[in-house]
Amino acid sequence: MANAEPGQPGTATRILDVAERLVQVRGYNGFSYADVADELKMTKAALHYHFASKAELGEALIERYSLRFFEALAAVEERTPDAPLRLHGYAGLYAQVLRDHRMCLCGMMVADYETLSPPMQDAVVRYIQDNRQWLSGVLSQGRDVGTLVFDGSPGDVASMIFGALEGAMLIARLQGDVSGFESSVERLLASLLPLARSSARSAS
Amino acid sequence: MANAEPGQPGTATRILDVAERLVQVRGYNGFSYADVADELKMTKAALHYHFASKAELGEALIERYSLRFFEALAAVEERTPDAPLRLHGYAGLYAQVLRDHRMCLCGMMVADYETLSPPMQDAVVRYIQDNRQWLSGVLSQGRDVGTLVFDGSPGDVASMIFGALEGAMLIARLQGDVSGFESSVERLLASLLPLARSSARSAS
DNA sequence: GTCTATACAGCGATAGAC
DNA sequence: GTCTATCGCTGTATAGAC
Repeated sequence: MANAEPGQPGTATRILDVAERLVQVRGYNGFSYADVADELKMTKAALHYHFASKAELGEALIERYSLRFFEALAAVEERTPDAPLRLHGYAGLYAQVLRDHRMCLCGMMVADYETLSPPMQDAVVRYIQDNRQWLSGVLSQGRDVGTLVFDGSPGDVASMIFGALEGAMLIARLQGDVSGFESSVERLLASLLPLARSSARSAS
Repeated sequence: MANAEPGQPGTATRILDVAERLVQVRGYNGFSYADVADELKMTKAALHYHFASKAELGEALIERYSLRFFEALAAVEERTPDAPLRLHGYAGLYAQVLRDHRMCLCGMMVADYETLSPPMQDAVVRYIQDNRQWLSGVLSQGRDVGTLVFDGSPGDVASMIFGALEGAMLIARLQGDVSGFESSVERLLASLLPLARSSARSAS
């Protein structure tokens, strides 16, 4: 609790780093304590000292991922008050994940949802709700000032965007490059711009 | 091979039925031969008689799912030559899956992609390509006759639609009802209609 | 075609020494 | 905080009787 991002990462952090990548690549049910231990040249027992159970490790993974993600989102908000640019920045965070050949951690967890512990399930649901809420806020704001145009409730559009983004990540990962993802996202966001229906070049 | 849909399903079919549902709900790494055997009141050994390995069972699952899906798609094509209605029918197939509280089988397999056998990976990739190709065809046709309007290549739009659909399924499954999925799909398809940018009520 | 029985590796998890 | 050692269980898979 006393260290946010120290010079040398502590053991718990290194465990989380490895486990996070494994979940993002192989899924929650596709990795084991042994995988993490081997990579860190530790024993499984040592891992259990830091995270008593796999479910606790899973909770910590979602918590940290969510925290970092919304910190990065706050930075996006600081960079620009423009709603379309904020959406672009939002998508950019996911593009960055994909560039690392990873799927969104919580997107993976959603796929494995039925096999997760109740606390993990709750954490995943919270992450999704928070995403929707953030998107809803940006959408409302953009519509209010006329930089975004859409029918229906901001919440519905937010759900659509979030789902489309997760799905685009899932699929784009198979092709090894992010261009497919970026193309889909650009198309999606362009449909929210005024003057849509023509050539859809927009944000930088 | 001699029976397509007989009166009493054979053992292999019953195994596939149970395993299919388990994959769609829990993921490929979230179920075991024991789960299937218990449900069918058989032994694991009996399962191995029909499907020598889990990977072979997995291949058979993807093959059958893909076959059935594109048969259903052919039926959609027979019902209407109208591109927007065909897209609506396409999405309806996935809505039906969701109504059963299941995720798309191949969507689940995509999440577990890195842990699949090479033949399973190939089968999943083929399913996605076939989806894209079908969508591309409908999109081209619709654009040619003016019932659909979009920028860029049909292939890019097809990828976007497919990804968005899979993502919407993944997320909608958590909420227990299909209304969120249908809302997202309707919004997505509406953006391809001429006259978009107004109230987006369309197909029945 | 299904069974019993079993092999054998891997899993998450614990005990106790250091 | 990490180790060795091990437990109990589940995983996929096989041998051989019926």
